[in-house]
Amino acid sequence: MERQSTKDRIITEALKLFAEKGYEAVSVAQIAEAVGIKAPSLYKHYKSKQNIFTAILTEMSSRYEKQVGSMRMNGITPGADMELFSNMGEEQLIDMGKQLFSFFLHDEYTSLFRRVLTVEQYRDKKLGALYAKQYVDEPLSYQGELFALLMQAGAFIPENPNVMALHFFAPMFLLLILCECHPEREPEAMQMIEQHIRQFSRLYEKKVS
Amino acid sequence: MERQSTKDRIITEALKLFAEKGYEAVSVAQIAEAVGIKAPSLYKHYKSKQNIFTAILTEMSSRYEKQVGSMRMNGITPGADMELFSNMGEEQLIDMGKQLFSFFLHDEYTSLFRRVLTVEQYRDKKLGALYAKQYVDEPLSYQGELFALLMQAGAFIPENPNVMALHFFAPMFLLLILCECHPEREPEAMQMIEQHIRQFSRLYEKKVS
DNA sequence: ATTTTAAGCTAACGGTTATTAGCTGTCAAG
DNA sequence: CTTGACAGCTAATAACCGTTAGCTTAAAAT
Repeated sequence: MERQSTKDRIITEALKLFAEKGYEAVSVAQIAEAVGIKAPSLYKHYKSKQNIFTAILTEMSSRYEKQVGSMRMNGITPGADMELFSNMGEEQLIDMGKQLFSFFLHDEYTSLFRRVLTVEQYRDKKLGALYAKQYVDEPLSYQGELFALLMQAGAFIPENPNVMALHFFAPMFLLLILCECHPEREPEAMQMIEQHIRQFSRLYEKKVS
Repeated sequence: MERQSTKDRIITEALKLFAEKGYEAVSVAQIAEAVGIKAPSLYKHYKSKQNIFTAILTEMSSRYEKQVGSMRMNGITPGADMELFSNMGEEQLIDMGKQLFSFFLHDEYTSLFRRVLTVEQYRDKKLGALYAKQYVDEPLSYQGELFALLMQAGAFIPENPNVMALHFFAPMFLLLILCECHPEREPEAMQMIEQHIRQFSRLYEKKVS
């Protein structure tokens, strides 16, 4: 009556280990020990070490797609709920930013998987492409669309919404990378994010004329 | 009459290999082959694999310090050359940004070493601290001081100069990380940087009243 | 001219790696 | 009650790892 099947626990523990040491530096014996079995028993569930890694990859990718899907669901559906956005104030933007940051930093699987991608991106072209897609291209294009709508609704001054997304997202990206490796600096980063969004908001707000 | 001594070639080739595969994934035999000698001969120059790595570390750190030193030299020395900054226009800012980006991306040692730090930062606290210092804290504080001076000189609207530095630097940081793994996207990134700085400049410029 | 030092080599070592073979117990299906 | 699949184990394998020992050769120092 375990919470998780052995097969699932293997990828959970392997993910943790890969995230902090990198694929090559983790032995199957270490994974097995973390799971609580002996190394050869792993091969009853996965036929190789590489196979464990690809299992992690597909699992995490499907989680990501699912999450993005649910975001798009109550996200941008142009025409509906427009007024919900148009009165998005500074405080709401700060809340959104902080929550996004906190989620990316503390959600166990998201965080671990990003570390794996960070560490392995140069060894495998597929991983590099995945990193770019998940942590650069898709956030930027999503937020770009969002800001375009808000701009159209008159909430911000007319500027390039994609550059605006870059201005909004990049500082959070940088602070995320910082905190990933230096968790003790999270409060400082959180404060920086608040200041960032406040200033961002002032810069892009429509002046009363 | 070789350009580089064997001892130097070892760290050059080792750096390249570490940058693309990570420390653990590279064997001393691979390093030796890249240099053109046999594995045991490496030990005439360095007493262990770890020793090669630390040699890379100290070499690259000293290069970095030297470079920062020369930047500070003709950089911020408050009181001197103030008028040189105060008439820094948009085009100059774009040029500076592009050159900085291009240097970080194409300078062989800088680029390779950042990849090594990216990949190894989680395994070694020292490397993590070095990464944070070199690629986050110091650029931000340097540019923060710079913008503070420019602001004081009346070139920009009064805002928090450190947040301003974050707004200027973070987008370039993000695009750098992107291009590091996807060199084919450099033109796109370069164009994005130009748009970024132009918009940044518009946002922070002092309006004529 | 002789000695010493440096830098390469081959051979070999002990340790670790991922993986396989084959055995044992458990538990559900027939 | 038997059978068979499953999931664990120990033992063993071949390959590779970083590293050492010891030899050779060439250049530098004495």
